[in-house]
Amino acid sequence: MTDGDRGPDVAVTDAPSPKGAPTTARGVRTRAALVAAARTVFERDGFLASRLTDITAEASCSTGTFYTYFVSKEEIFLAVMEAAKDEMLHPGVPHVEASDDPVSVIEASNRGYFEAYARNAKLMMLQEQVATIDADFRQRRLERGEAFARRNAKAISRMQDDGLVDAALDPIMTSRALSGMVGRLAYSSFALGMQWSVDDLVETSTRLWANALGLRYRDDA
Amino acid sequence: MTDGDRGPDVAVTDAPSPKGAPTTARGVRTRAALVAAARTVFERDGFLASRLTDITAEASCSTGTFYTYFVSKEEIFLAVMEAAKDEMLHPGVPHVEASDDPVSVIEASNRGYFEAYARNAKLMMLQEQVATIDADFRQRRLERGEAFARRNAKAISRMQDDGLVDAALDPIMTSRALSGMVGRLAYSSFALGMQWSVDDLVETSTRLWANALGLRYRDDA
Amino acid sequence: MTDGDRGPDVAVTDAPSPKGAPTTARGVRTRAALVAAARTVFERDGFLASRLTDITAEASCSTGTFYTYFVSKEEIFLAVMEAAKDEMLHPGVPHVEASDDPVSVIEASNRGYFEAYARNAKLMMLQEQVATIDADFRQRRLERGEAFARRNAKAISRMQDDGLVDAALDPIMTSRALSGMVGRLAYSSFALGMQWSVDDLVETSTRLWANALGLRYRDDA
Amino acid sequence: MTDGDRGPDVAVTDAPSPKGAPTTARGVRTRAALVAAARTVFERDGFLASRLTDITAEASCSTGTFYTYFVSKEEIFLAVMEAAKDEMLHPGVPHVEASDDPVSVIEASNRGYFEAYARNAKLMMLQEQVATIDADFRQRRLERGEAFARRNAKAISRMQDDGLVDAALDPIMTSRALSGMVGRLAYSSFALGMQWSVDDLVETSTRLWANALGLRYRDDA
DNA sequence: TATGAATGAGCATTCATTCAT
DNA sequence: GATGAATGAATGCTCATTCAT
Repeated sequence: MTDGDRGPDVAVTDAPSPKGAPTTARGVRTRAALVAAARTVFERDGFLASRLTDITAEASCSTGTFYTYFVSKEEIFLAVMEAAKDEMLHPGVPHVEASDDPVSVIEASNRGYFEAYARNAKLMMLQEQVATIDADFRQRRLERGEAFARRNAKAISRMQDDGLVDAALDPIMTSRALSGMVGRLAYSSFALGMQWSVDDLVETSTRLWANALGLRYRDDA
Repeated sequence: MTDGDRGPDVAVTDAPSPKGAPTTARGVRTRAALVAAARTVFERDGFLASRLTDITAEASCSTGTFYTYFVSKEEIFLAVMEAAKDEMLHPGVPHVEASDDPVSVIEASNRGYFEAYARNAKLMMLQEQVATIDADFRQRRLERGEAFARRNAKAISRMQDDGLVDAALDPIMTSRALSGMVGRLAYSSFALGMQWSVDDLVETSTRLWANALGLRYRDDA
Repeated sequence: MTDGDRGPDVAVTDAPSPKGAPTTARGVRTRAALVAAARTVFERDGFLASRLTDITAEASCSTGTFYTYFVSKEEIFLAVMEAAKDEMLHPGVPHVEASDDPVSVIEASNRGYFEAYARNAKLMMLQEQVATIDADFRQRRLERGEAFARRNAKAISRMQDDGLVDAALDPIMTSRALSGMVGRLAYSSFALGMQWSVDDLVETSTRLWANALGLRYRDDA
Repeated sequence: MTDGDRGPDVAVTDAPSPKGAPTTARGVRTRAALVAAARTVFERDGFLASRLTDITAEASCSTGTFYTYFVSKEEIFLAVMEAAKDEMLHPGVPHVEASDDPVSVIEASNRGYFEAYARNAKLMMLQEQVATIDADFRQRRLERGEAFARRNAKAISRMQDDGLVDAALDPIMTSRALSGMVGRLAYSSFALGMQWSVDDLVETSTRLWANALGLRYRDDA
């Protein structure tokens, strides 16, 4: 399901390759070709069904070359994710911080998330698949989600102090729950094929989020 | 991730075995032993890592016998789920129906769900794994979730008509979102190892759910 | 060289196969075919150059069948040695025990050893090769040699007590040294291709052994 | 064990590199670095397990550079042995020549051998390993042993003529047998880990040698 | 029904060797 | 001379599936 427990907002590993980065320009090119090929193959066949030889064939290089840059399928998968990181963050997801209207911030955040998700739906499904298969990957994702959840929890806490948010809610669990809700919605929509528009997703999820926190929703009188 | 989008409440396949049920008493016993062994092995090693020979070994029968009752690993997995269905529904999750207090109903439902989840966490993780691997299983789960979501959506709709729930919410998407939220929470807690108590989970999720819908939360004056 | 440090006399492992022995008659036949094939292939190509597929081809079975009975090339090698054990002991190597004439006993023992060696020269060379490659095998051989050396040392000790043997010699080191001498001679002769007759080998080694211990050599007046 | 049949005394190949010696100073340095690295890696991992890339990595040079100086792993191994030749001979092993006391000469020779062996045990084991693997190397060693054995046999012959040594012994086989005995003892002690002191080894092997030949042992009245 | 031996396609992985820069 | 990326043949090993007994 989406990334870890994050829901809106994305952050991906930056673990360095165990096999040192290529020195020469040619090496850089080859490695990049492999990563690109891997993304293509993974998205087409899924992580499990993808064979290393499919990837090297797609990258037009020999089997051995794969092992010049990567140790395993898991590892090149991480590299694919790493390469997609910027792409997935691009939409500019503002963190929930001081601002005129908290609901607008949440809405913008959600919109950014859904749009990024739509653009990278295949990759997001892949993440889900790998997370259920690979405990390391799952752990890594969990930790990234942790960081994000804490940031969000802090924002919720602040709004509770300001009397804007239901004081009875546990900030961290609430953060997890609402992120999870949005993440799950995106997954259902783009990965499972539920046919919802981004606008509707944004509208409903933002309203639910705002209601849940006890924020006054923008358009309501 | 729970199954599909269900969140609270569980429903499992009832697809009949392609290999007709065993006729003799011995056959019934052998088949049952295989299903029990499969559950043990799947929970221990995960679906992917489990080999058919592990299952037959655990069931103390020969490799060939497996094929007397099942066509594939996928099929025996379905049988495991089928066998666990009752067990997982047991805690008595009342559907959201007419009653004095909607929030109490939601709370009871959530509690039932979290408790069932806790008891069957390994199996729930397995479901997640298989869903990301097997398109058929994913589809099946989606459909079951669909039915459940529609029932829930109907209840929400009714409450909107009665002026109890925020009328601006799309019932079906809301149903999905809130179920997803609870499902995700359970997954984080029992599968990923977040250390939350069932009471806290019930409390927070129920409050968020009630707030999100616009219901007045029980204890609040 | 030769086996462990034994020199005359042979004793081979009786470690049971980690993969349980076959249950059916067919299984027993197949396993035996594999062991026989392995001996043929090992003797023909050497341990290192032998590929598992060469062995299964020679045994007329599929690759997978190999793994029904053995875990690795090392393991089937042990089985080959085990199967050859009787064959190699056959010549009746009497232990050095009380008897009329110690020198005759030594001579008979040496003759038995050289004859067995000649019959199984290829296998003996294989043992050498594997011992330099595989630490486990080396250790195993060392331990078997240890037991044999102690037996021999005891006999030497007894003869020292009886005033038959040079009392200044350390029994255990002497046992090792003389066994090693004979083993090395056999290796040079049959494995390295030194062209010596068994009679000459027996004559010289026995005389050296007797002289070294300080025994009076039979034929000398 | 030990090298060929040599026992005491050591002599190593002086085959010239097929790839002509380096011309530039840098070349000389690189080649030397490779040989040193090879020794380190061979001693650490054994000949078989050592990969060319391990050696170049240890020598801090590129893979390609290896082929500037060597044709194969076998070839660099010979170079390592060549480089170690002096080191292994160093202890000054006097050949068995005219002298006051034959036993003293044998003793000095044995001591020199055991001490050299102890210093270069890893290399000696390597030699064993390679000899069982590489027929060329085995042959080369055999020939060197041959030369040494003949020298020794001549000395034995002379002593037989002088009535100092048992005339019934075949000089060449005796030479091989006794050298083999000492070589095997050294191997057991330093390569297999038998815990014997050099003094004890020298004492016992010299006494056995002297007895075997029929020489009167120094200390005996 | 039950058995368990036999099958073999399928895939990952290694590493000596080459060669363009 | 030195570099290190690229190569790809060679091989080990797994495991779902079949089938004779």
